[in-house]
Amino acid sequence: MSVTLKEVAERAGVSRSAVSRTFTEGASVSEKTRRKVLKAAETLGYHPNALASSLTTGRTKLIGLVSNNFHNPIFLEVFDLFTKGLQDRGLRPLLVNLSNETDPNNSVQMLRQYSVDGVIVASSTLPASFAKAFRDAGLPVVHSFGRFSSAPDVHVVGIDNVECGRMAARALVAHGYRRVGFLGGPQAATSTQDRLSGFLGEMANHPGVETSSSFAAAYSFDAGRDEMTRLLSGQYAEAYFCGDDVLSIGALTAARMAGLSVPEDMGFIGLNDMQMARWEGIELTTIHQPIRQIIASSVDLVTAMLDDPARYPEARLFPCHVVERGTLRAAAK
Amino acid sequence: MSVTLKEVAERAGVSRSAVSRTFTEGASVSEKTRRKVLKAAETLGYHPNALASSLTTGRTKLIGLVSNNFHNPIFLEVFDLFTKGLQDRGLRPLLVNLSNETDPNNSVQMLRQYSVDGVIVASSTLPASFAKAFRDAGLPVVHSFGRFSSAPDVHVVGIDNVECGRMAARALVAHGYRRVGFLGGPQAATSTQDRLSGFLGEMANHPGVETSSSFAAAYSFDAGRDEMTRLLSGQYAEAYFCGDDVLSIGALTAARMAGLSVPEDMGFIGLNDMQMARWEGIELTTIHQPIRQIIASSVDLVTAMLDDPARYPEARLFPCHVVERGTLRAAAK
DNA sequence: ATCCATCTTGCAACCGGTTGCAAAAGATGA
DNA sequence: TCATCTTTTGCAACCGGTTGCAAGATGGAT
Repeated sequence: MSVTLKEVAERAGVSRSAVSRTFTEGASVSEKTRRKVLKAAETLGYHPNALASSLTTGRTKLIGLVSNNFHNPIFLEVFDLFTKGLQDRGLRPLLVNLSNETDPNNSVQMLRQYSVDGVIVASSTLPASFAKAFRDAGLPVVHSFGRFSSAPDVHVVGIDNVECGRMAARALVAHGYRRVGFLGGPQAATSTQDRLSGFLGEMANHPGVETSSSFAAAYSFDAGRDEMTRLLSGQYAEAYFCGDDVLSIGALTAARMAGLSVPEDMGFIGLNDMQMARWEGIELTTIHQPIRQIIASSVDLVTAMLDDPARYPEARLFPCHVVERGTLRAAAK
Repeated sequence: MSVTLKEVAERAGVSRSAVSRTFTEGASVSEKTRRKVLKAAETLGYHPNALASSLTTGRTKLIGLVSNNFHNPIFLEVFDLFTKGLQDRGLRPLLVNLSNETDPNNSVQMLRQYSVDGVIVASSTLPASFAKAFRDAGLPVVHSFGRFSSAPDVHVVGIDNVECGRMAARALVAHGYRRVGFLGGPQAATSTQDRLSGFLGEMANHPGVETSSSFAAAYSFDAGRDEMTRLLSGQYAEAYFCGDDVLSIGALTAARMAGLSVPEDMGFIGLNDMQMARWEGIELTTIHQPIRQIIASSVDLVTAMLDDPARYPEARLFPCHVVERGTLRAAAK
């Protein structure tokens, strides 16, 4: 099987402690023994067993990466960035797929059984109670893309969804639309609720503009298409702020299929600015969410919590901005 | 911190062994003590430490999930299915992002340090040597979406890419195209090479049909668009078999941007049949790759290897089929 | 050469479990 | 009731490391 500490010690003619120490940052070993040990380790092909050492050090360098969103293409970018960011710091992502799970308990237990050093909850749709369940189990948690709160239970890194709602409203008004709609993601998602409230709040300043709202069943193409199809069978607006980019693309496609041209007959503004939004043939006007920064910051934060698990929870928000592409008509002068 | 075996034992008034045994499948404990133990565990909130037990049992239930493809949306579906499949069997995916890595050694060492029970390499672009490096380190490996070989070094689960090449060629010919092209993914990818060889092999049976080939830099929208744009500036074919679906969508978009209409002026057939291929506005004709079956089978195989690590390597291939949508013109009569 | 401060080293206990073994307890039958 | 067989139990060693502590080695100053 695998080479152990003991074998290296015997081979190098030193105690097991000496071997352990040469592989421990900052431990006291003379240059002479260190060299002997390294040589023995080299010839035997020894590598320390991370799990065995975690038993005494209490550190596994394992980070639970928990998500429930495996259908929105932007999450591939998210996983890419998270895994790279964690790996770069010597941390290992233990992936937990929470799709269909309504109860955090199983995952909490599982992550505790594996003694993860921390947990990153990456989701804009999971309620705050999920992240809280991890924290209550004594696990350091960062909720990425979570709901902003001025008194958060856990660390939250993300955007100000309310402000995004306002921003979208302002953009639609500025482009001269007089009948605008909110086409949100799942109504239960905190991100949906916040964006809606910001959107309506801002629209209240524009009493001349007619405002409506509706919700798609998920942050997905199909849900966007279906909801837009439903809207098209009744009264509909001139422009929509959609829950996110895939949803927008679904809605926009439904509009085109119905013979409307975008942006002349109907305008769209999304949220996320995923890769696909840039694709020719789509060129979605959208609100850019700085996911690189959010993720880098989340990884920073979880790293910081390793040293200070009781760190006082904070909310880190990153500013968003509108990226004009081709799905809103030229701005009204 | 966490409740330990010892505390439960004391509380229940039994030995540590007794506690360990009640939490071990099939161990010998009387109903009476088991009940005492469970009660004590319950009140203390005890859950066994998976890593500590792995030390003696040699089983961690950790599976390395290794991939280098975090840019192709189909891999989100792949990760979703893998994580669910593994979780359903009580296994935990330790995600390894191999993007930009040319050397398997780091990952091999890391996965050994964490004593993973097995490794799934999920990639159609990594060379066989990667999977082999894991095997040589003594780790049970399954290479999913890997290259078929009649004498594989490691277990391979996937499709017959050569046959897919033939299938695409037959489809293009059957639709009456007389000048056809292969627009592959990265030339170094084994999947590209095999598909090309099948494609050319089949085209050899149709000497009247002009055949060309070229390669995009990656399995991505941008690469497909760029390569098609390049092709359009010179001689180009009437229809293309593209490396995969995203690549197809990129190429198809470039063609449309250049004023060609699809499928009248130019036809496309992709490979994968990802969700997006179904989207209205895309409706890509493509070769369906049964990823659910491939993944389920991969998980089965890795599970089987836990009990029999030396299991003789096999290749499992799943049949593909053409899904006709809207990017090839009506078949020639 | 002596004394003291500083490094280095090995011992042994420990992290949180598992498991072979022998003794204890229980069951069975005569 | 006793002998015998089976099941249950606890002891103690072990998995592969880490670490506090005291003893040994080293080096510098006097």
